[in-house]
Amino acid sequence: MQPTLNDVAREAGVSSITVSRYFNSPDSVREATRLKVEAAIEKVGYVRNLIAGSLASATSRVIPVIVPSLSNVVFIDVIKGLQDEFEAHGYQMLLGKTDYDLARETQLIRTFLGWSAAGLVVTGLRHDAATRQILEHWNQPIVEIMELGEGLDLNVGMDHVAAGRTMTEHLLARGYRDIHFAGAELDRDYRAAMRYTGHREALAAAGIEEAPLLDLPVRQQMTSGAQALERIRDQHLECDAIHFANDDMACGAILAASRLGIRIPDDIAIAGFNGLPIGEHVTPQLTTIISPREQIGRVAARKLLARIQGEPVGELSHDLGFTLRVGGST
Amino acid sequence: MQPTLNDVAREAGVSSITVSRYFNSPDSVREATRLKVEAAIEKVGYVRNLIAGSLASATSRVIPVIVPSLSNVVFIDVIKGLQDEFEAHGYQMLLGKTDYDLARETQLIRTFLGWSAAGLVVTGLRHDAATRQILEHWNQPIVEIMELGEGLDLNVGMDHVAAGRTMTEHLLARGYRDIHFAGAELDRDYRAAMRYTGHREALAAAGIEEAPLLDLPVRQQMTSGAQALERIRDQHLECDAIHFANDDMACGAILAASRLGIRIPDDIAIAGFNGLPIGEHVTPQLTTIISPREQIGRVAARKLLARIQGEPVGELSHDLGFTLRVGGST
DNA sequence: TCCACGAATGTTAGCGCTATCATGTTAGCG
DNA sequence: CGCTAACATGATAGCGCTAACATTCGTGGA
Repeated sequence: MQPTLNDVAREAGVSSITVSRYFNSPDSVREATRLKVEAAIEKVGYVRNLIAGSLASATSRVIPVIVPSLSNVVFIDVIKGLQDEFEAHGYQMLLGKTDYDLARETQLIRTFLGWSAAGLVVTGLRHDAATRQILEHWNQPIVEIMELGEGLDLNVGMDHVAAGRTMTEHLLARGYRDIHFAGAELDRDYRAAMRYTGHREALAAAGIEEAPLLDLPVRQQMTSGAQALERIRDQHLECDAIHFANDDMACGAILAASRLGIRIPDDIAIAGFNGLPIGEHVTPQLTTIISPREQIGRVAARKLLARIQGEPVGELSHDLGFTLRVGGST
Repeated sequence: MQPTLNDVAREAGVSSITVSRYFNSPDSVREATRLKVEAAIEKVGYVRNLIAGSLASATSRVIPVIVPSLSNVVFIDVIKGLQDEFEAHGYQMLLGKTDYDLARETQLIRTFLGWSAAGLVVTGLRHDAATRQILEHWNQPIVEIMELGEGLDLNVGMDHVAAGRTMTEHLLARGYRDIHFAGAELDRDYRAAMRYTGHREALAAAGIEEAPLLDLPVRQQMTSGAQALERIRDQHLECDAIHFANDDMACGAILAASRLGIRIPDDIAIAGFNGLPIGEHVTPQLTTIISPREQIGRVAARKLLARIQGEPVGELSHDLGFTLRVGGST
């Protein structure tokens, strides 16, 4: 079958452990030996058996990443950031998706830990009891990403309540008073619900007690943004601004507005969240909050790798902040 | 440390191989034994060590997926399709990214095969000699995705030359005669270059020998679409249609047109490729070719799993076709 | 020249599981 | 009631590698 370390060792006239050292601590083999080993590897066409190595050393260079969905750009960007860093450091990413199901998350984690993973990246701070129990007994580094708070180990993200608050404060400062919040499936997307909480806080601070909410049960985001705009225009003539849970919906609304002859921001102002490229290309440009998606991935990966390599990681919880980008839509 | 099969076996009063059988061929253990084993697993908090199992059996339920980029929605959709199918069948996806570098591809494949992977998904039919050599000697199933042709093993995709031809035939049928093709980084994105080939073929068939090409070196796709539109309008007043390499660029152009007061399709027609949701939300709606991205992932996964499980896979090469969607932009 | 010491290499055992073959156990039949 | 076949379980060895310790080698100073 496949050649093994022993085949290489025989070919090179050394012992198998020397070949192993060639791979794992190259500095500890002499130049002359290194060359013999390299020639032997080339000759027999050796490919390392990472499985055997991982079993013997009880560690692997695999890092599972668990996200709720792959349909949401947000997670894609985070994955990109993670992937870049992991790949650059010779770690491999094992990708799992929960579909927002905490039981599925437990199951995935259980399977992944069976790979003697070097660490774990998991989305969010909310887990069920079983997950929590497994992870508390697991003594490898863990990063929980996206939001901030008391976590299992490391934590990298941003403050969604503050983001919602910031946007609504901006809308209030612009003079809008009857502001609706529109999202889709907020029960699943609880980080969007956190932004709604911030939205409510800002309104309350301005003496406005009502915080009308439209929560659509639709997946396709741009379409649901268009729907939300129409719905609110029909049923709430007094509404002067819509604070959308994300840019997809907000851009869907802006594009629908131009079809429907609704003037933005004169008839109604539109705000989003995420800072996707499309927001800069619609007319008027979308006012949004730029979330540090890819950076969350990068920083999470770096902190995890630092922890794995026994280096200092700094603060356990890392707030990457956000930026308000004001466009013509508000 | 972690409890092992032996710990479970001792607790259940059976031998370790019986516990192994409980996991790997549950039908071969008696009901009463099964219950004892389940109780023991629960009691000691056993988590399977997949690494040890894979070493002993020389197979693993890991499937590496190699794509050139994670910045392109196309690959994200394909990954989604793959992930869904793999996860549903208990296989785990190991994600690698080449950045369009064939040498990097070789390196990734070498590493991944070290995981005793059950199969492999790789993007495209173009590989360097080293990759080809490794894969030809590897006797596990492989699927090459996205385009069609003579492959290493299985192959799932669509005909990009035909797609380019189809779109240009449509444009010609609509009466456009001075059609420019605009893409970005076509040297890397050689599938887009294949569509340009189809475009040229269609023009030639209509007796048009010139096929003006604008190949921008820009990454951000919507922006480069806007740039391309401006560039072509300024330098080629006679141009009456732009065939874009993808929907991002095409939509960037449509959105820019509305800012610049360019009427579409009266001043210039715009066509795209991919069938992204945004194309249906811009005004006018984008004429595009819907590529079966997620389906490529699904079918590729199913064929690979069938092959792994020794079931018939049908045709080695599977053409998933494409659909022309005519919008108001042409 | 010899010794001492650090660097380089080797020997041994075992990581936790499954393949293989061997053994025990049950049910069915004459 | 004994025999057999089918089923269920067990004993053993080994997957390919690395950790831990043991040994050898090379070099510089007395």
